[in-house]
Amino acid sequence: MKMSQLVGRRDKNAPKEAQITSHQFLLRGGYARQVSAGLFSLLPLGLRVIQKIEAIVREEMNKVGGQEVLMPVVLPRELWDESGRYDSVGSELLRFKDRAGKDFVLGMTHEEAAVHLARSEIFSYKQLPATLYQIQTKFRDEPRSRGGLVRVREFTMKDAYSFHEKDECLEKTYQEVHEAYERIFQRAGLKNFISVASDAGMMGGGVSHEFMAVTEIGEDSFLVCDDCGYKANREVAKMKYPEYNDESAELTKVATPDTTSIEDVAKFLGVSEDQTCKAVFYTDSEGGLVTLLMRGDLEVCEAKVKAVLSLKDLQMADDELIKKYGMVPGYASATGTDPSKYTLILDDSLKGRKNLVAGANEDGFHKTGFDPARDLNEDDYQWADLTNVPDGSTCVECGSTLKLQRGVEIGNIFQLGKKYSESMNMTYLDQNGKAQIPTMGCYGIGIGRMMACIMEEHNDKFGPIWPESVAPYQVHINILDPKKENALGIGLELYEKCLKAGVEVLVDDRGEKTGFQFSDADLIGLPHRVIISPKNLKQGKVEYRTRASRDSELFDVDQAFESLMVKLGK
RNA sequence: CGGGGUGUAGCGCAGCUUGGCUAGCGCACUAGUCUGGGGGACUAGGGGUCGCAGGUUCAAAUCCUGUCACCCCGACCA
Repeated sequence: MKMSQLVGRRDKNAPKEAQITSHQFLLRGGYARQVSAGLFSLLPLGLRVIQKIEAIVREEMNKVGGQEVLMPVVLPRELWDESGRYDSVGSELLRFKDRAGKDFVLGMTHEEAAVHLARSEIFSYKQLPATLYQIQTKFRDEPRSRGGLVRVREFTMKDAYSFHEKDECLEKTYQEVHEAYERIFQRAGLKNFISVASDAGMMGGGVSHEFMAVTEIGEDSFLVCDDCGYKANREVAKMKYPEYNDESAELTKVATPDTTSIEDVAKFLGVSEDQTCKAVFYTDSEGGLVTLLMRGDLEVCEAKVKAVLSLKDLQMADDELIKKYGMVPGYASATGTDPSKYTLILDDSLKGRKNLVAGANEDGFHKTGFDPARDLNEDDYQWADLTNVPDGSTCVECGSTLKLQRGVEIGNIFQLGKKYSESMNMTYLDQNGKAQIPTMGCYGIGIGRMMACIMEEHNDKFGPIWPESVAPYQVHINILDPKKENALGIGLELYEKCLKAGVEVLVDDRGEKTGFQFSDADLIGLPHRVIISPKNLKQGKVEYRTRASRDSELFDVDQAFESLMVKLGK
């Protein structure tokens, strides 16, 4: 490709809405343009990177037996009614009508479509297991897109669906895909990624893992134990609680004026925050009160609470509701109330604690000596894990220290089970001629997110440094001062030779000033660069550089192509 | 959806407080000359409904009201 013809402008400054590195270089380098919130057009350079990533994904999915298909983006409501998700999924599912008034959705994931396809093609155990995948546009009406390609509404995803007779077979495929994912991310140049145990969320089903690109800009949090390898998304992570050996004490009312926060109470009474018990209030689906008690220094993990309560949406209870059950916001606790009238759940962090500071349900007063097991009737409450695991907590597996890290979810895998095959009535005949419901797995990779994460991991202050496996082109030829010493002719000749040899090459034939060309080349970030300049041509040389190291060496002009091929490993 | 912020040329910005001549600067873009190893110089140009709508006023980029878009934090999120 000739730079003089390449569509996509490079820019010295990033628009101010671009805050993170990958977003800035995406715009500055002419890879993508935003059309609206969460909607991007890809320019030629950006599309080439995406296609490189897709090619790697295809190869690896094919290797584990995947068969590529293509399902529609627009799906009829009926399919989503069959699975029940038309109603159960929230407003991130875009629903609309066609001219006849028929209901449709934009596919945000394709379990329904995959089962629809599979149930019309697979009738026998002899056809199982089977894995179908596609690389297709998804649309999710995210309430808030952000970070360039990190979180968008319309995006390209590789999604795969596997069908099995037995759970063991599903587990085997699951493991194979897990390994394929590791190869995919490695081949695409990502170094810093891990898979963590995760919450299945709206997908339903059992075992699932998320692949996280570990990066500061990540919006997901997870905990990692360097010693034993424990890794879990913050939404499912567990910790080992410290032994407190509290000394039992009588429940005693103390005056604690103007101390509605845990921090204030702890300070006022001269105890640490983990010696307090905090109450948090939500409403259940019928509008009833849910009271959660937990150690004062911990924070609620709403994902865990939702899982415990089997609720899709959580709403904080308002003060009126809390007061209705005899509790006083700011000084609330379960003591002195009737928990049989509302839902009371105690966080595991309170197990074995005998001497805590809790609210007295009276303005300006707390109680010391709170012992949940002693002071509450055990029929009135249940225990559960409700809180976020803080950085530095103790690993449940090995007792070592957990580290809290941030990451971007670039892939995930689920053992779905029969949730979709059953609800959508997919059956096959087993060896005994008996109808059976297959068990399923599903496996996703965010292609655009991968591109953003690769950029986040591979860049310097001048631009991205593409790994060879995903670079839009392999070679960048700069022609400095093209009119002298036949620089233009020699540069274009090298360019033509590369084209003939099937090497992906970009040549800067614009005659721009050196610095201008180099800055553009850095923003395009191709791994190999050849610089044709009159200065070196006079000595019969051309210069070769890599984008990453900036080390340079000289090639003889008449051996330039051959020397370059050596560098390319061809 | 809650909190905060920003809308003036493709991008970055000034002007707005205190209304007033033709709306300005840098980069980018066009033509030309010079220049030629890290965004070079000079000359001459093109490009704007000042986000949109309404209002106040002799006069609005500037003041008022409304509205839309985008960004950031949170909520939410296979």
